Order: sequence, then structure tokens, then C-alpha cells
Amino acid sequence: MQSYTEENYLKTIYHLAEKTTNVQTNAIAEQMQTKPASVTDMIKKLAEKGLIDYVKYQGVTLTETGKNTAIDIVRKHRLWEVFLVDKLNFKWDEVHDVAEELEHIKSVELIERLDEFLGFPRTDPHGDPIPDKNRRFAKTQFIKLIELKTGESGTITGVSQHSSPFLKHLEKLGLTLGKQIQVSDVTDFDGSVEIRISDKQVNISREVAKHILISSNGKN
Amino acid sequence: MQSYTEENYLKTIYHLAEKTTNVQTNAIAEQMQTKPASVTDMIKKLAEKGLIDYVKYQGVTLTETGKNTAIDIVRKHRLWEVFLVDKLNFKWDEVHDVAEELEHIKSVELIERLDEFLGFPRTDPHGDPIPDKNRRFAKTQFIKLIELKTGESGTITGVSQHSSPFLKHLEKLGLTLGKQIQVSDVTDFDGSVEIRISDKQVNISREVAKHILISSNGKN
DNA sequence: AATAATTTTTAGATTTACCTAAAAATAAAA
DNA sequence: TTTTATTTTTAGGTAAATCTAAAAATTATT
Ligand SMILES: [Mn+2]
Ligand SMILES: [Mn+2]
Ligand SMILES: [Mn+2]
Ligand SMILES: [Mn+2]
Repeated sequence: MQSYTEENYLKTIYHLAEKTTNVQTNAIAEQMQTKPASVTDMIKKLAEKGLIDYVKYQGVTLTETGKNTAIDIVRKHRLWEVFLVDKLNFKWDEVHDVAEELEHIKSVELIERLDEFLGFPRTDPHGDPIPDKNRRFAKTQFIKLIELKTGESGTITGVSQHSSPFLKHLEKLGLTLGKQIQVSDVTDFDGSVEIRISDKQVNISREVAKHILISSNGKN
Repeated sequence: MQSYTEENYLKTIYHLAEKTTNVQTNAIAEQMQTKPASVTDMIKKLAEKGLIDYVKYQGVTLTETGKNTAIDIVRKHRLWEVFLVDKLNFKWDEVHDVAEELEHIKSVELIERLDEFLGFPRTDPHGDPIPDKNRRFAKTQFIKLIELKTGESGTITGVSQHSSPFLKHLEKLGLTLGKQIQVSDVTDFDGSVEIRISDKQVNISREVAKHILISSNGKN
């Protein structure tokens, strides 16, 4: 049985491992909003418990058990987010903090029934995949909007940034999940992207385009 | 902002104050499954924070703020129990432990939307009243089944014992909330109570009859 | 390869929520 | 009203999770 804090460390390590192979102390500290010294203390404990492999000064990797625990928390986080949006009518930019708390509720029965109640969703309100109870993720194939060339089109199926201001911005522009878009132009000057969406034209910055995930359906 | 533990202490004191005027250290310790010495430590802190009034050796009482906090937790506990039973199809004997955890999730918005989603229920799956967001309880008038005389009838509207074995027992006998019952006989020998419920006769012990709450509708 | 910069770990403290054992206060019984 | 029993508090300590400051290891730069 892990504490709330241990679970958060495992989840953080899991997410960092999706980006970099070798997860470093400082990266964990930044993500957890704590100090490197505290991270060292905690990773010693997690290693002691067999949840991570740790060699001094060499960063950490999750063991099988550690990874399973992390995936379970990710599953809970995302299922609760679906609940909040689908059932309680929260906006997609309002759910993260509450889900951070709900993900730690310990009851296998609860999460299985919640999953069923929600109709076994496979993605959360931000397009992130929800592992099933056997911890299997549905394969997803995203490309970043910024990578689309002029004329190419696709469907918005995710975001790689979950901050409230970013999500609100997208909402205002009508760039929500499931929307069909086509790149009509890429500005030479600043690299901003001109998009056609439901017969409107919107212009988004490179920075925004980097964080919108598209399931491509080729040229058009 | 209170910690998880502080909230549990406040809730415990609140419930004990429903029974006895002056809430004592030992009673709190027993309820919280901890030692009197630990309780003394905690009540000092709660008094420090202005959540309880405390005079050494004289027990404690909740302040206005303390009571409000406690009621908010009771409200959350009971709303989550309704969610678990009504939406996730848990049985009434399975919800308490999970609700113990869920009651500590901190989000006013969440609980208001949950309340609405559930249709503003006024009682939980055990018949206990759910305070509204202004902390007002609906007036409820219960009498214990044991107090009914032969021939009197009423509707089961609550239980004053929430243990799983007790609730399962009631379920097996068909003595669930909303059921209409009539006392057909009270055994002289052991004080057990003979009840008519949907044309069946069931016999329950004094102990069971003490913990079933009836909204009386007079003789019949 | 030596020096400098960065990253990581240790040392030593603090805070929260516990504990046991012993002392003090209150309540009950003789 | 003493004596006894019960309740409550203090004293002193532990474990979890954090911190700052300083030392050690690793990596990058000359
Ligand atoms: Mn989230
Ligand atoms: Mn999400
Ligand atoms: Mn309950
Ligand atoms: Mn209840």
C-alpha cells in the first residue's frame, strides 16, 4: 500500500519516462514542486520498496510493480476527469486539480463501476488514452498540428498541454476535440498557422499549434 | 484549511455531540481508533485553531466554525454515498469506507454539482439526512421500531447502525428503506418483535429492533 | 587532463500525527 | 472524608515528508 505522496512520485516518474529514458532527480523535483534533496529521500524509499530501480547519481526507472501502480493512478485520474466532464458538466480546463485528488481514492470496485457507468471510455477529456483494467492502452496515432503541411487536414484528438489558459484559448477559437480542421496556410514571417474549421478561418501561433494533436486523414 | 485528520476529528466530535452534551477525550479516542494521549494533542491544536472550545479535563465542544466544517464533511459523506448506491449500484452496506475517503475531496464546485446531478437528495442510503449547501437539515421525525406497540405500523426510514453485517441482515429480511411494516406481536420471553411486512411475517431480535427507525403513521 | 559548472546526495532540522509510560486531576466508593 | 478507580494530561520519543546548507559525484569546457 502506497501513501498519497508515494503515488504522486510514481505517477510523475511514469510521465517523465514517457519523454526521457533516464529520469533524473532534478526533473522529478521540478515536476513535484519540491527540492532535489526531498526527491533523493523519496526515491531511496521507493527503491527500498521495490517500486523503482535506482543507482546513485544515475536516475531512476520504474520496476514492473512501480509501473503498474503508476498506470492504475493514471487510469483513475482520467476516468474521474471523464466523470467530471460528462456527468457533472465541468469544462475540460476545470477538471485537473480535482482529479489530482480523486485519483488517490483506493477502491478497485469503485473504479471498475465508475468505468462501466461512464461506458468504458477510451480517452479522457483531453484526448489522453485511458488504460483498461488490465492496464492496456488503446494504440493512438497522433501528429502535432504544427507538423501538418498546407492543404493537409485532420481531426483534433488531443492536446499535449493541460493548462487552463491554453485550454480556454482553444475553446474560444472553437478548437475542441473531434473538430475537423484543415491547414490553409503557414505564415512565413512567424510560423503561425492559418486553419480552416467549420468554414471559419482562425490563426494560431506556432506555440499553440505545437500542442494540438491531430489524427491525420491525409490530404484533401 | 484542515488536514484529512483534523477533518475526521471534527466529524467525530460532531457525531458524539449528537449523543452526549460534553464530548470526552476517551470517547473520541475510541471512535478514532487511537489513544487518549493522541487525542489530547489534537484537541489542543483544534482549540488553537478556533475550531473547538476546550477546557482541560472538561471535554470539548465545537465552535461555530468547527461545526460548519463538520457539517460540510457529513454532507459530502452522505452525498457520495447516494452517488455510490444510486449511480454505481453499490449496496447500502458497501459504501461507508469509500465515502470515508471521498468526503475529504476539497472542492465546493464538485459537491454542488454532484448534489445537482443526484437530484438534491435529502437523505442518504441509510436514511440519514443530508444538509443542503447552507447546512440546513430537513426536519426528520423518527421513532425506534422497538418503541412501537403491537398493532402499530409505520415506514422504515432509517437505521441507527451502519455496520455491514447489520445492514446485510436487514436486507435478507426484506427490511429496507421505504418498506411498510406493522408490529404484529412482541414476544414476552425475549422481547423479540414479530413484524408483518408485505404479507410476510418476520421475527427480529430486540437488538435489531432498536436500530431500525420508523416514521410512524399511527395505528392501523 | 585539469578546471569549472551542474547535478545529486548527505547532514542536520522541522512539522505532523502518532505512540508508551508516568503523573496529575477528577469522579466514585468505602 | 479518605481511599480507590477512572479519566485526562504531560513527558519524551518515533516515523513520514519536507526543508536549507554543504559536500560529493558527474558532466561539460577549456
Ligand atoms: Mn489531468
Ligand atoms: Mn486529462
Ligand atoms: Mn457512512
Ligand atoms: Mn450513511
